[in-house]
Amino acid sequence: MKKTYSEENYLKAIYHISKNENKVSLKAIADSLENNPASVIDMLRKLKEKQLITYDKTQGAILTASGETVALDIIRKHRLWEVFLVEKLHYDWAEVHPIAEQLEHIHDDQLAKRLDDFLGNPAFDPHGDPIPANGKMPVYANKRLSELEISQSGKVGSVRDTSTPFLKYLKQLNLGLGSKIEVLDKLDFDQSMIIAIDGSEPRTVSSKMTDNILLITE
Amino acid sequence: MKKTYSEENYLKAIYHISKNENKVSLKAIADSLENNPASVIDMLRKLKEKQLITYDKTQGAILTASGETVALDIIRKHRLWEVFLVEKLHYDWAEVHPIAEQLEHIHDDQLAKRLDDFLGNPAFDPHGDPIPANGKMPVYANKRLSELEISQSGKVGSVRDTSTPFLKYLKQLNLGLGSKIEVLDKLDFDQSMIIAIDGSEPRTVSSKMTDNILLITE
DNA sequence: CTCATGTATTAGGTTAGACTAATTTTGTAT
DNA sequence: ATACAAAATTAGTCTAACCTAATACATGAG
Repeated sequence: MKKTYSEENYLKAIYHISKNENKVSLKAIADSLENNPASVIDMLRKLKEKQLITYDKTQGAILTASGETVALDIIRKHRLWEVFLVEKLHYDWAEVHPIAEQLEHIHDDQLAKRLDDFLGNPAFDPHGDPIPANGKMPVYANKRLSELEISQSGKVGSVRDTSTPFLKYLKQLNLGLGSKIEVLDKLDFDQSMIIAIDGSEPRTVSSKMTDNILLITE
Repeated sequence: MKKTYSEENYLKAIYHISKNENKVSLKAIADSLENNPASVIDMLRKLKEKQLITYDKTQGAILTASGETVALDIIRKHRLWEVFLVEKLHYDWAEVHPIAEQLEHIHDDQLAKRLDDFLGNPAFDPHGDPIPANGKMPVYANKRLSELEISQSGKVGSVRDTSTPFLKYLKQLNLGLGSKIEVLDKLDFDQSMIIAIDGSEPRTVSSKMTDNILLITE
């Protein structure tokens, strides 16, 4: 079934929001697309009818399997085109986003594959974000905890410091590979953070600690 | 001023029609875009208001200077993308048109230039059509007279047979470089043509003659 | 518990770009 | 000159995707 430019953008937005928040609210979508909530609800109804998402006000929007397939396809094309623009056309990585926003909507059965091959099957786009393939977003421990903003979250993918004291400290925090960390607050003066580990009560951790935790955020 | 996808397609269609017919009628545009004449007239009004064309029913649609600039820009991008798709992504030349129809509408100030450089500043697209540059369509003697259909026309750009008898024959016909030839009729059984040279009275010419005249049709 | 505030929803309107179904104009053949 | 067909035009409709303004609901602070 053919998707419109606009439908594709909604699906993409829902995908991205769902990676940073546990609920994809109407308002979050409206903010992200800079559309009016009244417009958003219309589109959500339409996407629901097409079985690309489920939606109700308490659960928020959730991509169905086919909705996620579409979203990942668009994100894949976006990131491949960004690689093209930077590697082949020598754009600065900061300029390419708005162009890729247009290019990602070009429809052709073979295009993504051919572009991917031409570019040498890159794993990351110029911003370091992984490029989806085979309908899945590759999972990497790609972000230091210290890079997260307040209210963002991720799963522990690896640690950079493997010294015994550090690992003991982590154990004491009840933190291991796969633990979910949510950033509740950041203290500006020393970059320490207040975090929740697997939803438990808040803990304060130093910047030395947050620099050494690598998270899976996609 | 920003142009919509649809406006750009109308301007492109008007440009192409104007190269093959002496009047760009409403009906011709409607046929070319496979739109309803009622839709076309609305758009022509809009393009007229934006001063991209002039239009009245007797003259038909005529691109203004700025309208032609837009049309040539779109055609340039279309043809550059076709080169990219064939040369870099190894598409067959027959498959690329519908993809280029989408790519031609990507807006970015630097994109055409960068793509052009990346492709090595090609002069022709994979179909042999010239790629506009500097706001102008390059002029080449690119079509044999024998390839024209009835009612099409072109200007003589060069001749393939430069033997004295042939050139004498041309002189006798009052035909030289720059002469305008219009095809009035084609005879199926021996491919001979009835043509008007610079609007004078019809002459019948053989396929041997029409195969050796190269015309400028763009 | 209640009320203020934020979030969700409804109702109705706008614009671009298409459509169908008349109607008018134009050009052409007899 | 007439009459017919083709082309142009008008009037009114439709859909997608947006909007504003008003209303309903939910939730957390006092």
